[in-house]
Amino acid sequence: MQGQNDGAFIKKGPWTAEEDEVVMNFVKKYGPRDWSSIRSQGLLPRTGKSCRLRWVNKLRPNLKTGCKFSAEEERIVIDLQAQFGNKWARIATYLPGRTDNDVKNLWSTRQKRLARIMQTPSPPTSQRNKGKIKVSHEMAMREVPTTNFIPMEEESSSSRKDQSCLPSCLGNSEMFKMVPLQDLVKPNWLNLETNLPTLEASPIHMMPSNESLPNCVFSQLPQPQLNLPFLPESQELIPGPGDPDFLDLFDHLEASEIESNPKVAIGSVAPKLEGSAQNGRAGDNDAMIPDSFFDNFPPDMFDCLEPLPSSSEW
DNA sequence: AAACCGCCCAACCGCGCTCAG
DNA sequence: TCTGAGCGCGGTTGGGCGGTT
Repeated sequence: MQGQNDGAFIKKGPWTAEEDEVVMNFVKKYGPRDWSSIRSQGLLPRTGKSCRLRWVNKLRPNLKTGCKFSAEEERIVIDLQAQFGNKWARIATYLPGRTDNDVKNLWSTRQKRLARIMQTPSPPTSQRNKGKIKVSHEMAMREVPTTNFIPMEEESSSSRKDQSCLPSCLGNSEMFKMVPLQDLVKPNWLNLETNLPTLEASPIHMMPSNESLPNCVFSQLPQPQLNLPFLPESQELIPGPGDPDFLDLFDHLEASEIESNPKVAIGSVAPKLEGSAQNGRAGDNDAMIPDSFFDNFPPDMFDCLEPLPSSSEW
């Protein structure tokens, strides 16, 4: 809770309302900077680092504190994580009212969840309807389908503050163009695709072809397209098949995730993966998820989901 | 009712980057 | 050019809470 640093008392642990007040007043007066002077001025016995963290994670205006991540937000996190990697602060900039800590916590929770799902051997159906297995089922259901997001120009984020109360931060899709990853993947890229449920039923609008845009995009709302370029950094972390880091892309992609929605990371790498698929590697995915995997889910599990159009309809 | 378990989240820690002196 | 302070970021931890057994 507390410690010593250069003989000075440094408080640690939970923050009190009084301390929050001090930080708020400090920011009002000096702005969110020069955090270390909070301590040097004797305002609080906490490190500047701690004060900054408190401000960023709890005291900043327009934060969605106490508001759980919506499915859309979760989907955004999943997609952006696939694009950017564990760049939580960066991902958080796409989620109004969310902090990097929020995103990080969401992701780690999700990872644990997926890990547990994968570790848990499929029990007999009679056991699956109760207890922890029910939790696993519920968790599996929470695996949301993903799309590929093309971040808009940072300037557009200035309007995000006003969106913080939307049920989904995607309510205003000016922020993103969403790409159903089946559009990025050749129909036979992953044969599994045809077995999968999808929540994506929106009409697809193809972007004008653009060599610098590897993705087709569509927007959820019928609105003027803002054809902004794919941010270069959104791809810099995506190694190609020949890249030594290429396989790392799949480290975070548990089989269940692929199963519940193979669009997750595939979408980000699909354009570059095509080469390897054509080289006969695509079949490897079949080995990852046996057909019997679906036998272990309750038959009504996906009843609420719309069936995926057949590949001929794409 | 109590114990157990898992989830969520606030907060800390360490590392690396930036920049002023 | 070097150095140290300040800051930002990602990883990790621990406690509270709610649900289940």
